[in-house]
Amino acid sequence: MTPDQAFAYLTKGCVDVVTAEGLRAKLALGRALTVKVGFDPTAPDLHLGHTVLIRKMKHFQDLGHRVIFLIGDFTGMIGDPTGRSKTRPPLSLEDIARNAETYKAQVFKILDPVKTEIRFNREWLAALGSEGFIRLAATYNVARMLERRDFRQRYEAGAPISVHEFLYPLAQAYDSVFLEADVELGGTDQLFNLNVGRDIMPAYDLPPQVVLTTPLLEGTDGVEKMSKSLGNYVGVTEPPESMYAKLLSISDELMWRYYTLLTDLTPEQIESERARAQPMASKMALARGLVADFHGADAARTAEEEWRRVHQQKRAPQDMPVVRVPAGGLPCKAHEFLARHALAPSKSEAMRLLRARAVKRDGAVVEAGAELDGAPFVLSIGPSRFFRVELEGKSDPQA
RNA sequence: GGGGAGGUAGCGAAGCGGCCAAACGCAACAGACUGUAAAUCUGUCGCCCCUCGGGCUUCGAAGGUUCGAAUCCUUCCCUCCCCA
Repeated sequence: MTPDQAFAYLTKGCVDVVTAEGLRAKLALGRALTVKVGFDPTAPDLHLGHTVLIRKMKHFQDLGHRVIFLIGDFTGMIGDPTGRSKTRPPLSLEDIARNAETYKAQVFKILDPVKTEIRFNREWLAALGSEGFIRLAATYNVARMLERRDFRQRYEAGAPISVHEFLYPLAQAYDSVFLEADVELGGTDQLFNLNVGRDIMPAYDLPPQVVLTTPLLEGTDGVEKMSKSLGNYVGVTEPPESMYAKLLSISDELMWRYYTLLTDLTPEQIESERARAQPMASKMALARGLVADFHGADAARTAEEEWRRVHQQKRAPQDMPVVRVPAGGLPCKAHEFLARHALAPSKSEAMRLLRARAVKRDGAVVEAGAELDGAPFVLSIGPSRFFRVELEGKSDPQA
């Protein structure tokens, strides 16, 4: 890879690069760069949006750089003043250790565990002492702190800002000093904190780190940011089939965004994929690749077969939730059946589904008002919800 | 402390005595279409009986006026804005 290609690869998808010249110069040093990325010690439940940053770490690993996965167990006590959560309950050491393990399980699907250094900033921040902390605080000034939007807004609004809140960016900055970071990565919301690190490093006779920020990923709806609460997310621990299906249901436009932020392909490779003008094939390749990242190639293949089976051939999936009907539960009016087994939230809703001809039994539309009988059979609701209905006590001889 | 505005279905927002289970938009769900989608079109979108249709409970809370209230009155709770 030429220096230009390396630069393009590493900055692919990034929002801020502070500064581009700085990064080029660091890359030109020809040595492995120390790349630091900080994480809260809170319990991670990662979705693809979080993996944008993690994948960026991998890109540095790919090019032979030294990547430090930093768990902010000390800074976690301070609590980043992002405004939202007012008081964060302090985590115990056991909590933090457990959370770190959970991180590993999820993050090492992408990162190379051998190449990844995991550090805890309590190691050096606890050792810093009051004197060290005061020296650290002396490297910055209030005016610059107030450049942070959150602080300025509160200051101007007369809302309180605790002095300890200023210590968070400083402590984070000191991490970079201690680790002699060449590069720090973070989400766009971290830009200020990352730059504080850059700013104070010269006071410790270190060259300023380069700051890169990764964007927030749009969710599967293509509009809102990916988030659990909006339901537009793809979780990294999600089963292969649903992961694949969700990814295939994104819009063609969004697919290229995902290509940029969720794959290791270079910008040129993505461009040539796009130039093929085979959006369906490209989307399947994307989904297959992502499923493979988290579940392995075999699972990805199986998920794809399954998807073809259900969505292209319109057949029932291999595995589907089983609805067990107690003795005497059949025959039963269809709408009542759906509501009783929680396949629809209410009988009214079930009735609507039936009227819309969305409910099928073994592939044949169930008419509104019809009765269901003669289990076992496969019941489907809409294009993607399938259930195997069985009578209690009689188990399926096949499965 | 003084003055003003407002709380309507998942969200936004109309309605301001009967034609209101409540316009409209978004989201959601379903159907059609398609290369899966997206886009588009159509339908649905409180609960219950369910075929039409019918019944029941909703419009911050509790009372009241009225043949009839989301709409009027009283009290209470909450939110926002301005002045001090």
